[in-house]
Amino acid sequence: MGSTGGRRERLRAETTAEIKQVALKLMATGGPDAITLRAIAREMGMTANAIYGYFATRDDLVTMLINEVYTALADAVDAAWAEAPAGHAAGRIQTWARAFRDWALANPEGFRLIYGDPVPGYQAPEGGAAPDAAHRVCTGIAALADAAWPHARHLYAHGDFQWSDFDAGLLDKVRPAFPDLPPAGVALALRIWGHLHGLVSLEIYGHLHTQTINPGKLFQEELTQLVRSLGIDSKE
Amino acid sequence: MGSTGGRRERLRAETTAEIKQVALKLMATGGPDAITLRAIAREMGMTANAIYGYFATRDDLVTMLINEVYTALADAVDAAWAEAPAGHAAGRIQTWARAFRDWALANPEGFRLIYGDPVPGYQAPEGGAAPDAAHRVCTGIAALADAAWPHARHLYAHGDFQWSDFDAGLLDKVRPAFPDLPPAGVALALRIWGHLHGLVSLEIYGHLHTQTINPGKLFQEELTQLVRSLGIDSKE
DNA sequence: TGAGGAGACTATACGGCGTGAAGTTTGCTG
DNA sequence: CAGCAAACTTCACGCCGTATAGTCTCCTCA
Repeated sequence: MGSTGGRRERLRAETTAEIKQVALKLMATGGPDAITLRAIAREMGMTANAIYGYFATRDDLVTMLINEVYTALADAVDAAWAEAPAGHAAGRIQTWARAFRDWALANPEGFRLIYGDPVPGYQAPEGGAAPDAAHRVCTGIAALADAAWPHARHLYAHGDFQWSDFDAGLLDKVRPAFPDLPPAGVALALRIWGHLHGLVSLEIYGHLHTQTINPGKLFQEELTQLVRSLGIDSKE
Repeated sequence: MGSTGGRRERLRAETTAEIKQVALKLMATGGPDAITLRAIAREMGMTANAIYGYFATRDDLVTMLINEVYTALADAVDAAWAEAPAGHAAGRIQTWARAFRDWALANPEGFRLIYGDPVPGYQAPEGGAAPDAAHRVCTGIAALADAAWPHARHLYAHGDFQWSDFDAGLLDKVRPAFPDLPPAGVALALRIWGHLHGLVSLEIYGHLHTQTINPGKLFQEELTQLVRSLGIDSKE
């Protein structure tokens, strides 16, 4: 059996990485539709079929790309959250949300890959393509809700949400991280996610552009109202 | 020159309608990806090239389908709005929003067609494929905002939105219909659209499903909080 | 009435796609 | 050095959109 550091394995890992990198470059250039095995192979000086040695099918490759890109998004928003001063709940929340939108605007193709119909015939595997990264993003929003919960609880605690309403994999991450956040807080987090996703998604897909000249202003208003709706008074 | 009711024209109109109908059937069966000229032709006992007599290109056909489907959505939510009792602002708003989600759940492929990357290589014409239907939907949400504005104005009138922030085509519809709604009210309408679109979109694309067992409950909570955020007290 | 023309449709072809089967080269291992 | 497995190519199939050229049918008008 080959040792873990063998030349063969190293070359294989390098080629795998190159395939993914070329695929991401193609996506950035021509959108998710440009991710074709033949185009990747062309770019690498290979035959399309050679890629089957690394990925059983094109969908497997796309799934891996989704994981990669989704993780990059999660990293970006996590970093923004970590950098913002922990004292200011309102500022931290707005920083997180702005990082979310900024990442999407900077990587529209990646956003489409994660959240849209990614590639022509692509069919996501059961449970979604990247549940881990999705849970990471959701956990990030749960952090927003957790930070706001002391102010917001009297507004949202009324709901009749149960732990059983939510996905176990998500709760495995959220409950240990935020022991004081009740089910209603998780529901609040998911709603906030929906709000931000909706505005950004409409913008990325060009639907907002036919309504308003100024999506950024609309998003800023959203953030202002978000903080207010969380019961946080401070202007920032 | 052929008269307007000639046999030729009638046959032509019928064939055009059949193409669109078959395309919609294929979409309902196999998703937007299933809309291929060859599949349509196969279903109709024709050659794929025959369709070029009716649509210059596949994208033209898709654009027409988007218009058709988008109009169906607009009809559905308009009807829900018209049927709900005009007196109860809260009930009317919730009815509208529920109609929006119900239509999306009943026509997920249509929703994807309208709001997602529709079909493999499809490139929407400038200004979006169906600005009219989009404006109709937005006008519908503006009606929500207008109905709520007496309660909501003290919460949202502060913003510094101008008429010039919005698309002229949208304002052509909104301003005559709701003369009392200021720019801040239109911004509110777009934000509400974003909120609802986000939750429904996450649900349709399967991202919510990996977080919560019960998207309907989450949406109901959204509606409750929406009405509250509009300053409407009444439970319904 | 019969010729001309327009419109509807087919046949053929090209290049691109994902993918399966079979064959060939390369390099490690015993 | 023999053998083997991994990496890669070649060929093939059926799908796609679409361009070009040809055929058939029916309407119109002299």
